[in-house]
Amino acid sequence: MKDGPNIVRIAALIGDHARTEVLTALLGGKALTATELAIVANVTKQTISAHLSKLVDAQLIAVESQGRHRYFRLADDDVARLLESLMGVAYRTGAVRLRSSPREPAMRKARVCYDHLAGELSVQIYDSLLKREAFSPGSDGLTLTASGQRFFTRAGIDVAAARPQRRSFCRACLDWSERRHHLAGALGAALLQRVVALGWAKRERDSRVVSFSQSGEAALRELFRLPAAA
Amino acid sequence: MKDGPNIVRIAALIGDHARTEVLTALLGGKALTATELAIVANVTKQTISAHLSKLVDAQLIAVESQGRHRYFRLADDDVARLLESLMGVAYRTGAVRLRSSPREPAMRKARVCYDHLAGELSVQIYDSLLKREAFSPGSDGLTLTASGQRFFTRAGIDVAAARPQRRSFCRACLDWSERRHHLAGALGAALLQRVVALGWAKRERDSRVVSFSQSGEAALRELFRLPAAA
DNA sequence: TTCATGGTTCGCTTATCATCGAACCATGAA
DNA sequence: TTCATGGTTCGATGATAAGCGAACCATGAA
Repeated sequence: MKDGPNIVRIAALIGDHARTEVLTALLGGKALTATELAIVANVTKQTISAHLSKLVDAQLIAVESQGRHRYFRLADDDVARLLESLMGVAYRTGAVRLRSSPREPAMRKARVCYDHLAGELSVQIYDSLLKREAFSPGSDGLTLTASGQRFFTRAGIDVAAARPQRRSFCRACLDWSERRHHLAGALGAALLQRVVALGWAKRERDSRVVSFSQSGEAALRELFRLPAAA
Repeated sequence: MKDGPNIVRIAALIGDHARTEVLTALLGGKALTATELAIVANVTKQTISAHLSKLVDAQLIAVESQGRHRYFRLADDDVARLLESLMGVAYRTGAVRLRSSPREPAMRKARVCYDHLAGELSVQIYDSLLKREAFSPGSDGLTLTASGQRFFTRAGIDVAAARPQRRSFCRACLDWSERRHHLAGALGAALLQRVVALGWAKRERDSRVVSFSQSGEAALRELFRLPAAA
């Protein structure tokens, strides 16, 4: 019966409060130091140190030393997608713990998923791009069509610069709160960067929430031809 | 920091040897009884009973009582996809435990993933369908194009019968051994059923392996215009 | 050098939980 | 009824591992 990759180890690592705090914090996309993560997870330095080395061993996260600091980040977007997958299942089975969180509505509207946008707005954006026929399905996720390419270029996103990365260029990521897809991959990351660079939105400190300014949201809705905000 | 769905519980459940044996066994698609699962997981009846009730509570699996038997199956294909996601990450990080398994090559070539095909052949099939432009991306996975519909109908698959289900009709599922997509959803399930009904392949007992007969594989390759077997 | 700060290692305690033996309940067959 | 079989409940045991205090190493600043 012992076929297939050994899931148990990976799942057991995620199945711990402190380590999950670490992983979800890193899902914000920023690299964080060990002490920052200790605070997030609400444990001592010793404890977080042990957790972090386990996560690194399992290649769920990666380290980079800079001076006397060690910066931790998620290993790659596969891990990010796995975490969102888990959230999807957990959400559906009612295991939500943000019920009483004041941040909940903001989280559902727009949040960072590793390096791209997630939440209600991002799903609408994805739908709009589909309507434009910006993508066609490819063997490794999505392929950008010529008209899609024109659209992104017109929106000020350097498609060519995003493309030649080793990671996948453009793919769909399942949104746990919306249970629908949104844009991920290098192109999704470029879009988020552009939105922030234009000042349309900014990332909330110490959280995955992305908050749009009123005019920024209006501009975004205009660009993607979304209905005006509720 | 406590935002988002509570992953920990779900992951902790999967992060146990016995329970993972259960889940991967059920990934074969068949519903199994408690005693069968006890054998698979190599524990006693009491132990499996405790595990199963936890999995049911968390809605990872579902039960159906029939006489004095209780049949367990995966709750839905979201759970199946989550498990394959986990395998993907586990596989990439080198935690494979089938290295010495005699079944490994067969597993990689064709296996059942919940209710549809996975493995090398399935990925080639998916690519072939893309080349035919059988799909266009939709907000909830993939949409079957008119030409795609014709193709499936010609292949003897009742597209209309598969469509009106609550579950998603047609979507891509990431293959852990190939790191590429294959066809899932109701349409993927219908394809597997058809292949088995035609006698092209049969499911190995007590395993996820799907073994094609020589003529069956040839017919499949013909249908999808795949290169002849190596 | 000296000091402060970021992280790690070691040893110990504690709590959780997987496991099983034994007894029990439920269903179906004789 | 009686018996066999499928599953559950209960209590006890044992192993794993999360957590912390204390001491330690490493880096950078004064």
